[in-house]
Amino acid sequence: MLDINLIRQNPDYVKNSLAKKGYEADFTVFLKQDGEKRELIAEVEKLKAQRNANSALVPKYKKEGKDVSEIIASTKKIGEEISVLDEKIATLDKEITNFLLSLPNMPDEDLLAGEKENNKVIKVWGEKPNFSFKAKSHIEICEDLGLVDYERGAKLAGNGSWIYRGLGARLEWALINFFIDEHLADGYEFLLLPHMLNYECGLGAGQFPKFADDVYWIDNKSENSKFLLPTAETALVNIYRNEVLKESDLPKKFAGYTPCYRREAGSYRSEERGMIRGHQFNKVEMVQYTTPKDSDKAFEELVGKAERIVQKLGLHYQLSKLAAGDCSASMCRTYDIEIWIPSMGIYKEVSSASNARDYQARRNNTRYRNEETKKLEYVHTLNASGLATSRLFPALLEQYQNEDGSVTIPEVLRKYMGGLEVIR
RNA sequence: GGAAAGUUGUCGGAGUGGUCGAACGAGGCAGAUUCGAAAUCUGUUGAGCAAGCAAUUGUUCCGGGGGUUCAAAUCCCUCACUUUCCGCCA
Repeated sequence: MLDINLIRQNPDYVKNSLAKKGYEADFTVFLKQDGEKRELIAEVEKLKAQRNANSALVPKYKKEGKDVSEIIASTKKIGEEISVLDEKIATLDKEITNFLLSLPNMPDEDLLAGEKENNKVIKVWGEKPNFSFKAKSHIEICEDLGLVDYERGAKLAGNGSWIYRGLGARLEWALINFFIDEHLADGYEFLLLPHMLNYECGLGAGQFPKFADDVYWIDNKSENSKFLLPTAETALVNIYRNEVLKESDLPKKFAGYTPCYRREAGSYRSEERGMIRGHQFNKVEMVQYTTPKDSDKAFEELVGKAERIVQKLGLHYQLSKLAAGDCSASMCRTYDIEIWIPSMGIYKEVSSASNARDYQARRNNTRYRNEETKKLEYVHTLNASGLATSRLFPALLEQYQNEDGSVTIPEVLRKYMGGLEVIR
């Protein structure tokens, strides 16, 4: 949620900023409603003051033995006027709130406007492997080595589902363990979270109301139902909803492992075979809660951590700074780590690091007390995948494949696989 | 799944229609005392919204929503959650 005062004071600034995301904002109705609402509030509060004063007279008059029927009758009339105004205010307020909830976050000043095509590669690490043999795709490797059973996964749950088997399952589990150990070493608190969340979580994270159809609902979609989380971020940024944190407790650093459940309705493309885009994939997610002044630093830290993991795995990747329009609705800025998948000939996102600044905190009312000013302020929330396995796993198999069809296991993962060096 | 009891400020915990934004205690903050600290004493201490340059004023909030009433923390309805007991179960 954006700061309502900012829109009141400088609607054109906000409008231009959102335009960089390709979002066309029109504040004329909003500003009119907001002004109307404030006028009505002033009016109704006067009446309420009158009612309160009158009501206080009733017991006083009774004590004095005076007749109270007249004052009760006139106050009742005031009460009726109040209900009418209150109802108008509530209607306006609902429309205003819904409008505010529908607005995306404003991109940082330094972002380029536009979509994907304006993303900028700001770093390349490692090199594309140069195979002296005919390299296989990860799908072939998985099938040949029995790591992943796509057919039976589809049998169990349809397209976009698969079964990790044997060493494939162990490799997947090794990756997750490796990630978690990295985060523990950096002082992050490790969390295992509920996978079924209530509506407020989606609203607080900024996924709802707009993207409520992109998730799986347990019962029928309603405000009392629960949905399967599309990312651990949805849970992590809601932990302190409606709470006030101490400044001395910040930053808070979390790493949570969950599968991510996504409908991905209509987004499957034939080149995304295998596990590139599934309805369930594993991810370790990092989230930080910081003060506003520390959030830029935290962002750099998160990007650095995600990069380091890929580097330790020895995988070739590039780091992209996303254009405003490619950042998700909740975010001010996003850097993607994109990993080279030889068979596809493209780089695919394995981590997305973002700064939401106070956008999510405003939505879910997470504040901290500023020790200097003693005032309550919204925290900043940041998140970064650390990492998602579903693109890493294919990239790893393909980049580490050998001519004889075997796959070398990266050094850092071996201790999680009983010292195994090669899958064959 | 069945039954009961709860949900009050930073925390514990009173309050069953008006004098309650809320007793009392703890904690926090400021001051006194002290070389300093502890202990003790004194004072102070919630948030949102509206108006105002501000001081301030008004208003709302006692789990969420709705209702009754001149007036609701208090009465009624409803939803959510928590705890305990029983049943079932990994």
